[in-house]
Amino acid sequence: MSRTSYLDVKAVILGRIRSGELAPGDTVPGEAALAGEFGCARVTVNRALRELAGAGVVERRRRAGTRVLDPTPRDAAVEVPSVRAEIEATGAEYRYELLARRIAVPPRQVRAALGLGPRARALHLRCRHWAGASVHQIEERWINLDVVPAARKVDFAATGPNDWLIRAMPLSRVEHVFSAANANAAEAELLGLAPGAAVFVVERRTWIDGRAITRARLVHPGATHRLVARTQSPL
Amino acid sequence: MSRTSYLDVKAVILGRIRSGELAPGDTVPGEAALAGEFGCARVTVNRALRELAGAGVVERRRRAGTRVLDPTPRDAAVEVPSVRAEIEATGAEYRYELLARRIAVPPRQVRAALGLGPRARALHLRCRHWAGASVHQIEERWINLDVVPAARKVDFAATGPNDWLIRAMPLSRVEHVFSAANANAAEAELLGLAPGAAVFVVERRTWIDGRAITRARLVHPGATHRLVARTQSPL
DNA sequence: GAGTGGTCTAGACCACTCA
DNA sequence: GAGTGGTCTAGACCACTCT
Repeated sequence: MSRTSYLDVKAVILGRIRSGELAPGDTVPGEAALAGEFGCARVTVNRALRELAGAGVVERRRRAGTRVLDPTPRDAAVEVPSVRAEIEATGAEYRYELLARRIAVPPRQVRAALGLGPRARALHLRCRHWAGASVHQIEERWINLDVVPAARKVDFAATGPNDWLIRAMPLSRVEHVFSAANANAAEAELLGLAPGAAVFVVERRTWIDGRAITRARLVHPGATHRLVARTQSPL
Repeated sequence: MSRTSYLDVKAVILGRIRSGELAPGDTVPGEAALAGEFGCARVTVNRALRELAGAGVVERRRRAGTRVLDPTPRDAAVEVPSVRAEIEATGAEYRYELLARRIAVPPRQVRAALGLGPRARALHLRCRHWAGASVHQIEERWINLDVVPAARKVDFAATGPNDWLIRAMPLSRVEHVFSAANANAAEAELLGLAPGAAVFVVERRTWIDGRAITRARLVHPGATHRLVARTQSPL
């Protein structure tokens, strides 16, 4: 019998969170209990939980124990808050609007981003997010139905795909690509801007276990949108 | 006598790197040696060095030991490569151009960003970075001379402020704010774009020990510039 | 083969925080 | 006061990699 590694402990706890056995807000068993369960030293459990805390998956406090955190904003090096939270923090009212929903063969570029074959179909959504009376973001999203078959049955009329995916596929990996562009006619129309106005574009891809979940193109009015990235290296 | 903490070890090693006693490329003494020097257990040294490696300050390999890394791209959550490296990676020729250098009282916003009083003076630089025949970036920079007095004597004719600061003040903390805008007349002129073209704007602030070193506003042509941010949380 | 980091164990004490 | 995480020690074995 081989010894238990902190990586094993980490993987098991992460698995319990992914599966829902441990839900956000739940308290993870104490280090001593887990050490007993895994038959390893307490330090080993400590390291596993410490790294999960560093990754933002759980929160640890002395007397209170270890709790599972909401899987909301912790998954990016850059702070990309949930659209709703970001807007409501400014005091404006958040409103979500679904403009289109269909299942279709994505354009070549999107197929490549999602790792799909030439004739594979995916779920396409076009949404608009409002902050009060002005448009905060338009969203062009493709969801890989091979990885998230459950999305096929969701209508996304009331809940945006991002909020839904965060719950359905927690703890995924994210890549963001930022750029600036002049709004084309369609974008300007949807955003309520003059054609040619500067827009801030975010392209977001999400993976779980190496499989691409979704690809979103998020377009913001350039005049108002800013994105902050802070170094948090523990020096 | 109190016990030595891994934080003490970390701070001392970091201090030796900051002071230049350990230069990039140097090998840090082995764990056993440091444990002897600090009079602590080897695991304590191990944790200190492991965290420094996680922060990108050093690199560790089994047989080879622990080496101090170049302080170049490791200080941001977002990969913000050095301008030179980014351009040369594409095969284009990098050229740096200093447009203006003066010591003056910065505008109010910059004073606030640098934590300067109403009449404090700072070093102002305006630079342009070329990728082959096209402009890659224009740079509007203020340097806090209270924190970096050595900059007063540097002419920045050949070396850009970013390259110089990386060597002069290694291991600093960074904040980036990204946004999109339409180029104004002056920016369009310097960038070789039509007025109103979309530009990608990065505002970068850097600190060391809680004191603001510098503030730069970097403006890129929106059509070509993209910025990638990947999550690297060790799940 | 030898040297360096990587990790585990068992036991201990401390620090924080809640009741 | 009691329970939980935070950390240190001392010793051990393993894994990788360079010579």
